[in-house]
Formats: sequence, C-alpha cells, structure tokens
Amino acid sequence: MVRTRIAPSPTGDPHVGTAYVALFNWMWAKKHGGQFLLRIEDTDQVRSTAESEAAIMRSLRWIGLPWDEGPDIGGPVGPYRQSERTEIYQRHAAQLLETGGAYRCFCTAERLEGVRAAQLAAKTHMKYDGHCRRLPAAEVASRVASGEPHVVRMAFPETGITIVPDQLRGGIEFQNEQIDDQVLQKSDGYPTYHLANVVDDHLMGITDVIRAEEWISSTPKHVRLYEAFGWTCPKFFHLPLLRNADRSKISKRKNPVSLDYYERIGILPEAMRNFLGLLGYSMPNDQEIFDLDEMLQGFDFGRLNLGGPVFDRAKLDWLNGQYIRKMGPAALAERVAATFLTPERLAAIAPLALERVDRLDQFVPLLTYLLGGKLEYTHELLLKLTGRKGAFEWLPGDEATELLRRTAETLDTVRPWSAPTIEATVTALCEQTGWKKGRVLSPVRAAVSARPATPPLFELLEALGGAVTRARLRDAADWIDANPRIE
RNA sequence: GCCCCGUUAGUCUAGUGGUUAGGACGCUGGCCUCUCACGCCGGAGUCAGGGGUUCAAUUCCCCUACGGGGUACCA
Repeated sequence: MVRTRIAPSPTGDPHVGTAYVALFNWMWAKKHGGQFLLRIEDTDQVRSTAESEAAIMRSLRWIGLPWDEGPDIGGPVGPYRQSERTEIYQRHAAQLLETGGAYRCFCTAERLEGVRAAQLAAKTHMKYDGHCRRLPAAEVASRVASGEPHVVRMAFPETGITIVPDQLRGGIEFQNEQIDDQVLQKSDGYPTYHLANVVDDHLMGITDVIRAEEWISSTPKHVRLYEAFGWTCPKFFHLPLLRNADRSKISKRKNPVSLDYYERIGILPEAMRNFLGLLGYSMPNDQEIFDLDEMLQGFDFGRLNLGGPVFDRAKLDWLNGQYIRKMGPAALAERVAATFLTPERLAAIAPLALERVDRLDQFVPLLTYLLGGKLEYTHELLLKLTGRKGAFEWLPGDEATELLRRTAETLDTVRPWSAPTIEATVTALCEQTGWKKGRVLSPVRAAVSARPATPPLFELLEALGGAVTRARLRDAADWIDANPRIE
C-alpha cells in the first residue's frame, strides 16, 4: 500500500510549488491504488494563520487533486493538523530523551551566535558544538527542575556517514560530523518540522515521501530519526525546485507564485495541472496536452528531469489558450460567467462604480481594469507627476520601480486585505522610508489601473484583491525597466 | 566558508554509445483573411569547458566552470 501526502505550512498564500509537489504525490499514490493525504504543518505558531490554511485548501481543491484524508474530511490517523498533535510530539521527544537519542540544551541564543561566528571565522562547517550534550545528568535534572528554559536536540552520530537513499538520485552520502544536532523541540514545547514530520509520517503510515529538493540536506537527520525510533524509513523522492526566470528558487519577489493569482486572472485549473506536469516531466511521444488520467497512465518517475525548471508564464498562457479553444464558445461563455463575471466579483466593484456611472453601459469600461485584464502602460501614466497649474515633474524610472516593488513587497503581509489595513501599511511604509505619499500613490494608482483617475486608491486595491494588486505593481515596474523613458 | 544537488537553443523538454540532435513555447518570414486573433507552412537558434574510457561519445567516468539548495528554537 502506497500512502503519500502533501504537507503545506499555512504561512502565506497558496503556493504554486505546493500544487506542483501535490501533483506528483497524487500521481504516485493513485498509480499504486493508494492514498494521498493532506496534513497541515502549522508548528510555527508565529507565522501560521487560519486564513492561510483555508486559502491553501481552497486552492488545492481548485487545482483538482483530491485528498483521501485531511483536516477537513478526517481519516483514521488524525488529527491532520500538527498544532493538534503537540502531546504526541512531546511524548516522542521524551522517548528519545530516555533512549539517548536526544538531549536537553540550555544554550542561549547569544552563546549559539558566538559559536557560529567562531565557526564562520574558522571557515569550517557550522553546527552546534555539543556543549549541552555532555552535561552531567544531575545538572540537567536540577536545571530542568528549576524551570530553566531549554530545547531538545537530536543526538546525531558524531562520526561515520549517513546515506540518504533518494529514489531519483541514488544514495547520497553525508559525513556525520557535518550534520548539526537539530533542535527537535523548541523551548515553547512545540516540535520543529523535523520531529513533527518524521513522527507524523510514521504514525500516518506514509510510505513514500515526495517533496522538494530543498529538503535533501536535512534528510540525513530524518533518516537517523527513524532509526532512533526503531522505525522503517519511507522512500524519499526529492523533486526539482521550480525556478524564477533568473533560475533562483521560485519566489513571490520575482514571480506571481500564488495559486489565487492564477485563478484570478483566469488560468483554468486543468491547464495549470497540465502545465505543472510539463515542468521537469514529459510524456512519451512529445505529447504536451494531456489531462490527469493520461498522465497517470504510465506515470513514471524515470521521466522526471532533475534540473530545476523555470516557471514560464508565456507557455502557461499558450497552454491555457489551447484549453479555451478546445472547450468551444458555449462552454467559454459559461466558464467566464461562472468563474470570472461572478455576482461576488461584480458586487465587489459595484460600490466603486455607483457614483461614477450615469448609465449602465458605463459600467463596462470599468470592468476592464477593476476585474482584471492586461493593462497598457505609458510613461505619461506611470512617471508623470502633475502638480498645480499644469506644472509637472518626471519621476525617474529607477525611483518608480523601487517605489512599486517596495510597495508590492510590503503589501504582501497585509491581512486582512481591506482598504483601511492597506492604507495603514502604505502610510507606515512612507513614514519609514521618508517617501512623500503623493509620490508613491501616483505611480501605484497608474500601475494598478493604467488610468489617470480612479476611485479612491485603497478601496480600489481592496476590490482588486492582493494577488492582482501585487502582480500589477510588479508588472508596471518590469514595464518601466523594459521601456526606459528617453528625454 | 562548509555540505549537497543539478547542467541538451532565451524557456519547457525528447534522447540512455553510432541521429541531418526530435517536439513545444517565445522570436521571426510567409499563407489564410475585410482587420486582428486562431490555424497552417517555413526560418534562425542547442548538447557548459577540459580530460579520459571506447572503433565511436550529448549519452559512461574524472576534473573545472556555472546555476541552485541547505547551513535557524522557518518550513
């Protein structure tokens, strides 16, 4: 029986990389007639949010990779949310403490920093120096009794090698002395990823761990953890990491990375699935357009290319166009009505239109930028700052791109997404950077609307939504870079 | 710095020792057509470099270069 899982961390927007990894997990489980589960890894109490969790589940449903067990539908090995499993991890940490697989560490952040700095200076590998690993048992007991804060660290073998059997690359060798004594339990009693992940994968019967390449270097810790518990290791498959155009790991700084965004601009879920299946993976006979079933038929990890593929939006658009053409006019009309011109979305922009139209037909041009769509920029729009009495000034291109990108970045954390919170954030950004508000708002307005006049900016941004707003700010900055203004 | 992974055109890829290195996106020329788009036909453009192994290397091995990831009480 093959059981796989997707285990997102609810710390932000639903990520396209999550969908990518989910696709392969789903494929592998279905190919073997097994199960695919969803587990929420919310052990980071500071960054995890309920909204993010809900958004991730919504997007995963949108992309159409149904899970067999999960926090929403339950299952035999729940709960499927790590924050509800704290005692399980504590029990396992305690077990490791007893068997010598782990130890308590009382080191302060300052001491750790000092150790790291020394190691950096010595040009050696960086890891915990094992100070508390050798503390006498009596001292440990008394410090625990006195309530001194501490973490639980894994007692990683200090010599020898650990081999990570990666199903896609073969055995990967690590020198044990290079590997850190990973913190397993934080001082707040919560587990770190490494503990929670291993414990859950075992308890939930996960047989095949299919995850992104960024995890390879921590896999020796996981391998040894399974060993310390006396459990058998699942199979590991490390997928290539999706990349930005510059080949760095895909990130929202350089690419729209949120599934919400793609849904919002009218990418069809079936096209997105197909596109993800084209990244790193390929079908025999050069077939490029295929659905989930076709991909499942003869699915083979041997066909996976290990080089990190660039997420190429132009090809996604082309693919999406193929799907649109194939569906025919009636279905297109239906899909647009059902997913794009929805009552909710029209309702969101209606308040903004109310004072600005005298006839219903005047609502239509508003749709072209309030609902989405590609904008046509000009220098006049983006860079010209008009003053009183026809006076004006040209905003330097590099200053404009800086303003736009910084704003996009700052807006990223705004939650909930509403006019007052957006305004507060932008105002704070201006104060912090010393930028004049008008100098920021003018290019922002142009970037999101491509119009000289719009409804009040923050209400406009609210109606547009975070994903579209950020993408347009970035698009405008890119446009300025690509089209420098000639004096 | 240290460890690990990767490397076929601008991008996604096929290819497992002998091929004119195939397909797709993008770019570009043309056809279709009232325009645009779609569609169709064509074009430019690639095996990172150097050593081996071999009769023969894009394919196997080593080194280098380059790219990426990790190096957290984040996942």
